[in-house]
Amino acid sequence: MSPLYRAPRGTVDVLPQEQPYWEHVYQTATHLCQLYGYSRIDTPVFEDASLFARGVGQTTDIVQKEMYVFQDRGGEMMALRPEGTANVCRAYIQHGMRNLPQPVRLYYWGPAFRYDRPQAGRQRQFTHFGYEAIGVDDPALDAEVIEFAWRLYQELGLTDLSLQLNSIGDPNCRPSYLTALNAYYEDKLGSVCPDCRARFQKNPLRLLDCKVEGCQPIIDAAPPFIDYLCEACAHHFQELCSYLEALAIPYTLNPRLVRGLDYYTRTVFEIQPPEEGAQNTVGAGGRYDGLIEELGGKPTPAIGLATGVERIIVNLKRAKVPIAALDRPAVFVVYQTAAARPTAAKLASELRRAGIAAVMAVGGRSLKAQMRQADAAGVLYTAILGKEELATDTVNLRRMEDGHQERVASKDVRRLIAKGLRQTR
RNA sequence: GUGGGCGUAGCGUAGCGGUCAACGCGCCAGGUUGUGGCCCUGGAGAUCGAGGGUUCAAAUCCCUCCGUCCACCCCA
Repeated sequence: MSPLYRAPRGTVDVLPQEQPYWEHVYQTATHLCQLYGYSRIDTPVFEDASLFARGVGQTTDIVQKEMYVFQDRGGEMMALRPEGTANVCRAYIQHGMRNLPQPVRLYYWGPAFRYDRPQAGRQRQFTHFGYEAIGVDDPALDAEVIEFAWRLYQELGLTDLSLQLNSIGDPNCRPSYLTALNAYYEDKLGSVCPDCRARFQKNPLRLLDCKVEGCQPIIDAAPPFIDYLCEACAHHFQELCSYLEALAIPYTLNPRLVRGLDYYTRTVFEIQPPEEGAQNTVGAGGRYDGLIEELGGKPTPAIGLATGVERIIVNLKRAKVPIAALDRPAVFVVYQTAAARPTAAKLASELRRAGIAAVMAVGGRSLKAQMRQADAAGVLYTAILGKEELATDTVNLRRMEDGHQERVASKDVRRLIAKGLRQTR
């Protein structure tokens, strides 16, 4: 089948039958934001392209080959946001939020875009839920952000994830670590995969998360960043760990964990599903103490998390987490003859006005066909308006579950349905 | 950007050289005169992803393109 148009490559339509999953994630996330004191912020889906080049990092794959960049009609270079943190930081600076009590806790929910080959759990337009706590470098805040993430997945029903944690230092100590890593790899380049040889040149930290089997022993023996942290970073990390222990968050120290975005400093973490797969991250975050200054603000520490809603949903399905169905209409109004249609419309309208979800049969079909529609709609009640009901100002109210029905006075319909609904719920 | 699998009605599939195509689900209409879910009957719906080639003959073989899925890369 090849229709004239289809959703662009790497994009999807979220159909009605998928919506319960989205609703579940959205409700859970926003409720927790409220509990943790985060306020919503919505930023544009496109921004000055250079915001991301500077924010995410000029050398990252995201900026170099995955960003949707375009020139607008005024000649400005714009980009669809590939993630949300840079936008939030820009907004923080632009609106002078450093004058608010710190930290400023913000969350966002919306689409992000990366031009990439689609595959399982990876789309060109995808949905990010994320939150940022800006203005404080206390490790207690790191712990709060991580606890929030852990709690989020627990409440969503993803109870078999793992939390990976690492520290990648700051501008103070990273150079010495890179020197050590370089020295370690220099004489091993012959026994390492070609990709790793490229990483050695381009982005040495990435050497640590190579998946090629032959590289594993070499990575295992590589020096861990933790051993090279400067005193301030080491202290920060130790404190964070003791907070997490106090909070009973089961984290795994992972010296291989590095992140693909340039702005991270110190704390980095990732939440991974149990199964080995290509997309083994549902959510990730970390501290980015240099970003706001990089974007033109005053030096401001911050930490945040972003999670992919589509990936959450993939995992909810894989784990067969039960999801509540969305509410269906309570009442379907059917009629025997065309003469009854105005009365049917009026009844449906009155029911809705009383807060009872009601739809009326349309399309001029036979009563039998209307009943079939009522059944397909999954309603609790069908209100039948036959000739006799019309003549006597009554309604034949049928309970679909067991077929029990009785003729009731029109004025009583609302009350009876409301009562029936209360008993069902 | 690289590699592999797959593309037949809305969905899931069969057919793999010879009546331009089958089945299940779904959809629509009936099964006597006012009624759902089960069952029965009938119907609509496919230029077999697109283009080209081989052949007397192609959904079935070959090529190209497109789409899709999976993996690499990267990341949420």
